[in-house]
Amino acid sequence: MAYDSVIDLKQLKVACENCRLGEICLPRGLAQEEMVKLDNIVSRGRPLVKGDALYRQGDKLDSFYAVHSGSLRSYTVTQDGTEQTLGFYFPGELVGLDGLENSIHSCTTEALETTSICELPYNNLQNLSAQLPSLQHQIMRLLGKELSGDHDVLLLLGKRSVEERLAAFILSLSKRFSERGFSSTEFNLSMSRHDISNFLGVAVETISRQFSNFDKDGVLQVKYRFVKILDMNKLEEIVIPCKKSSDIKEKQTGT
Amino acid sequence: MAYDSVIDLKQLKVACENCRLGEICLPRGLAQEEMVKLDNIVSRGRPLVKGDALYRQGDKLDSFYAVHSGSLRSYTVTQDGTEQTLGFYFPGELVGLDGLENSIHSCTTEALETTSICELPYNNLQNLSAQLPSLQHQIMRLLGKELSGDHDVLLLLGKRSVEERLAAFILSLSKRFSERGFSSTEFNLSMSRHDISNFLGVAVETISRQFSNFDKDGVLQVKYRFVKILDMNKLEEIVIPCKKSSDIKEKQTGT
DNA sequence: CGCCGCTTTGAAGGCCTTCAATTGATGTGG
DNA sequence: CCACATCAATTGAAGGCCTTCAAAGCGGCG
Repeated sequence: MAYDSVIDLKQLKVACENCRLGEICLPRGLAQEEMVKLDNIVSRGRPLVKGDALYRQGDKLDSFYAVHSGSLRSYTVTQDGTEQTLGFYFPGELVGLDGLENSIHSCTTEALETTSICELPYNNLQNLSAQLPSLQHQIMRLLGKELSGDHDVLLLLGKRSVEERLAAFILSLSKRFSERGFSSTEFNLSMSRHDISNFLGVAVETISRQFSNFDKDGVLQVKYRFVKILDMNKLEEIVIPCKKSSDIKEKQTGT
Repeated sequence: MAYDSVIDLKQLKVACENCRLGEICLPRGLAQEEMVKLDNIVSRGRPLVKGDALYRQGDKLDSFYAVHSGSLRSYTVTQDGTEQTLGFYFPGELVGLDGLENSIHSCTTEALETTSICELPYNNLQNLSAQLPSLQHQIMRLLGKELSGDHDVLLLLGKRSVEERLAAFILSLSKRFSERGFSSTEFNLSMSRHDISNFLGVAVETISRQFSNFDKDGVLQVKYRFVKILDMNKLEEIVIPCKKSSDIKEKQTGT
């Protein structure tokens, strides 16, 4: 799972240029010399183990974090103890952008499995990005990605059926695994049914039932955390109506 | 409604320092000389009238926009023609941050009433913010505000009742009007029931019914677009369970 | 002034939730 | 290495909240 050799020392210097995530992570599009400057402010601590919090709701915002390997879930807890899962994070994705408004994290982010993190101290990153326009652009791009991801979820939570929500969720995972060089059709879920149901705004039992329906309909095989997509087309058909009309790509055979 | 004299010329230079919105808008915390530099890149066009689009889904991202007066609604349209309202914008708020990922707007933003807009060309703003750390900080803060606003909506859409959703919505409006110097208890809604229901992920009829319930319970009076809050405490009690546990402020009398 | 669209209200139905119980996985100690 | 305890996931049944369909009331605008 780890992308390069295992690291569990205190705090280690990291070389972005040696990381195969470069192209989907922050350094994308940076020149060699710019990447060296970025490396100077990036460090990596001991990996988090399952359940460890990267930061907690109410913590001061000190750093952004890039996922190196593993995965995380971020969520907020409300006054009545209800959790709302806000998102899941995979290698190459930037975490900790919440709480930029008042420098206080508004959610907790926890490792779903053993997870390795690159830390980017916020102040250093700000200073550096003032010098490197392309870095500033990358930060804005990743902030935009976060925003647009939230909008996609709003779209789902607005008025979509459980079938559509779960199909969209599975396809999102599939796409992200694929972008990282893993299989787009077979993968293990690092999150529980509870996490999925909570994220998608439905009951756990409803998710379980929908998985069974997909299984029964031959769309996918699912056994606990293992998912195997059997009919990708059908899955994509299900989510078509939920897609933004501006996302029309190829596949337009008719008018 | 307009904050200073009426302006409907082609494209006019704007002086942020003369705008009473300064404190809630982008220039907050900027020194006099910095504000002058910001003024150089800000311009204001003819006001939008109700229904006019500031930009459309699929448009290239050229500028950020600050609301000067009036209000807007942003929404995406899906493949099956469904709309999802993503948010409402009031004076001092920054609009157009969507589509930062790929420089293409992922939603449409329309004026709900006659609305005056300050335009901030994206490239100029980027260049200027590289020179002015406090401006960069403001931009990040407003991006964070947008993100955190989306998270609040996710919280509502996740598992909250109609009563909680509508109460939270009304309180959000009340707070924003109050911050802008208007009454926190009496105001006119610039958006339709359809817009509200769509934003909150329920049917129009359900919103209408909930308004009637609030009216019947003496929480507020509502007549078409006019709302008068009668029992602010009750409204706040309703939303307490939906609030983030980290948002505990005063009002804690017990343990 | 009259039409059209927004809002309200009523009634029936559906999708999802909740409650309950079983089955299957995970992990620890004997 | 297996037994048992614990937790996660599945499945069934009943009920509820919200949706959908339908129609009437009310305002705004030409």
